Amino acid sequence: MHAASASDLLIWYDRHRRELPWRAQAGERADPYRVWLSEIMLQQTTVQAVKPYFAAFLARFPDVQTLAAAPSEAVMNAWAGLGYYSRARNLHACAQAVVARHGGQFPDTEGALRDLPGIGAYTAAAVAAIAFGRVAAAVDGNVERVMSRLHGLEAPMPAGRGAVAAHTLAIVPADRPGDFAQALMDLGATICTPRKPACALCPWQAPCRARHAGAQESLPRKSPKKERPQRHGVAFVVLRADQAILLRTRPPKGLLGGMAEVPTSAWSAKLDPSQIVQDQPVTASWLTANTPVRHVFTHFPLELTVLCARVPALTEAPESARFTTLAELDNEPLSSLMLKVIEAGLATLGVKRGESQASIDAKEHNG
DNA sequence: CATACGTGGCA
DNA sequence: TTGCCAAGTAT
Repeated sequence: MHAASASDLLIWYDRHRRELPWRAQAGERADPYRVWLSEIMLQQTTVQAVKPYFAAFLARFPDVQTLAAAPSEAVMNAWAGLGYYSRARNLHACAQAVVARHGGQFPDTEGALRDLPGIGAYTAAAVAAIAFGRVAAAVDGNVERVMSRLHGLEAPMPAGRGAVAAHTLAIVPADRPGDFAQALMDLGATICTPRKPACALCPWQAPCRARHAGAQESLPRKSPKKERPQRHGVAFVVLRADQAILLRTRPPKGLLGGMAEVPTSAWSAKLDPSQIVQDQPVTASWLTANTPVRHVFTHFPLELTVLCARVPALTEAPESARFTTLAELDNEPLSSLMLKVIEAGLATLGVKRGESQASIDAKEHNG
């Protein structure tokens, strides 16, 4: 058994590397803006989910100056549906910092990158290596898994991350640090997978400690997860006669920070019926949607009872809320949760999104 | 060091 | 259906 070498991995990578929209062609230097944008989007997010967002985001904000100058609502709108919205807020702040502090050029060292908003240890190393050819250990979930198995590391994550970083940094090749980082991630994503790893195809099968012990599926060890208590709430879908629905904007920080939502009650362990009347944004005759909206956040599942009502054309929005027409809804930064709620509410009211009141009237007339 | 922070796909 | 998981960061 020989030691794992970067060259064995790079030979495999040169033959099997994935083609991804944010990746440079073999042998070419990647654009730092694209590398950075993709790395932020890929945090805790699958390649498949990122692809369409990356393309749309790049078309809308082609460079760091454009992004820095954009209004925050536009950035949140472009991020809507991707999740972890503090990433979008920090992305915007980071673009502005790159323009203000670095003349519109991303800094080319791990340390300077680490000082920017939304860039932590992993992303700083990844951008430094991939975009600037710096020797750095970009330790993400893939690398934790690959290196834990390769060296038979038993320390549970994330406590064992330091040891993983040390093992990784020790074999980063000075001539191809960016390719090495991407090779490690490709290996973790396609061969050294969480379940049923394809060890027979692995360039590091010979030196792999876990494989020799038959323990590849039990590494890396992970700390036990916390329980996620169910929460309940009520959401109010208010449709005005001019086809506008009542929205408000959540506070900038915290859950779904800066995103638009329909008014809701507080989300608590038990649903208190007396809160419903108290929390209603306008006085109205409420219709309850047939089925509640269920949504699972990282740290709790949520069940929202959807109450809907039609209100007259001259109804004014209450303090800190606004009416937005259905035609303009695409411009709002609506989370996936709120899209579900709005769809359920409109369906209960007999309205399909994109369908005008005139066409509904015509349908009723014909039916 | 532990916890908050989204979403969709898959077994 | 339920639980796990995916290129982490901020506090």
